[in-house]
Amino acid sequence: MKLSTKGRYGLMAMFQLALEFGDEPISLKYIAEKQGLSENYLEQLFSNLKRDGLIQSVRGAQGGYLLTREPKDITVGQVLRSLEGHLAPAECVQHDIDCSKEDNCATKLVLMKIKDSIDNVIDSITLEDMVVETLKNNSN
Amino acid sequence: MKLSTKGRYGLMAMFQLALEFGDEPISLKYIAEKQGLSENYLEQLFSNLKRDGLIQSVRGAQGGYLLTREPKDITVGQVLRSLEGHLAPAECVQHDIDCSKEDNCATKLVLMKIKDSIDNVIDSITLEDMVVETLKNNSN
DNA sequence: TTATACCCCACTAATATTGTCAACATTCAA
DNA sequence: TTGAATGTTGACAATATTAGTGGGGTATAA
Repeated sequence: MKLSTKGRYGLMAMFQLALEFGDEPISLKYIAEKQGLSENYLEQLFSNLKRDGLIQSVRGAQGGYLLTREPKDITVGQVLRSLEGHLAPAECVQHDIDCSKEDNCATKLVLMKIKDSIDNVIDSITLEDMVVETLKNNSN
Repeated sequence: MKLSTKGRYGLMAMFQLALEFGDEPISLKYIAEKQGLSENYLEQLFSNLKRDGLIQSVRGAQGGYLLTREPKDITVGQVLRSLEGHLAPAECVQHDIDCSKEDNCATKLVLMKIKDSIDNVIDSITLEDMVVETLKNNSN
């Protein structure tokens, strides 16, 4: 029941983009160094994020990545789903595939409740929330 | 972010034990057939559940497994944790290990909220709840 | 023109998952 | 007493996933 590093690293990187949100594109190299992650690995993650319209890229020297909208308009859920796919605890919950038990499967009901609960949390937190929280902690 | 089959199969098996809760031990073979699972694999899971005091075994002919207490006193959380370990979405949340960022890690705060939310759900559902829900659905 | 950066795809080592299998111990019932 | 039913334990293996690495491109600013 772990989040893979895709989700975790990707979220850390997106947080960094939110922290330095502005007009200047930010390079992968910078993010990788700042967060202590592999640049090559981040590339793959950013490819997903771009495909899903959460970031845009600027090629060439002085290029990099930018959020496509303000941090307050990007949720943690959007980021994690882009990187991990749906955060369902099992296939049958994700695609509504029948586990040959259909509605009678008591376990499925439990798993759906878990999924709903996770969705609820990640869809209610934005990148801006993360930034605000961090700034608040640092000022202590 | 998937639950492994350990958690899923184990919960299905525990549900079966709850459904037929009584004085008679229930054999693995029966449970495996009833739920369509591998008997040998279930053995490993039951070893965990027994270690954590959720079930007891009766050896020999006519033997099998029994819940150690009533279904209403066993939560889904107890079952899943016995099989999967803590359901934290990342190591740093689970053991409070520092990710070298300590308190400043905005991502960790998010992950902790996810964990709390999951814990909240699974600790609030008992095996009895699962049974009741199932009987209700079947009577429709 | 050159350095910087994104882009894309192939590949791999390590790890976790999902079991299988075999030998053994205990108990019940005939 | 014996055999069948059942739990116990530990080793093993196939497969999938994770977590990267590496290299050869292309675009662009300076």
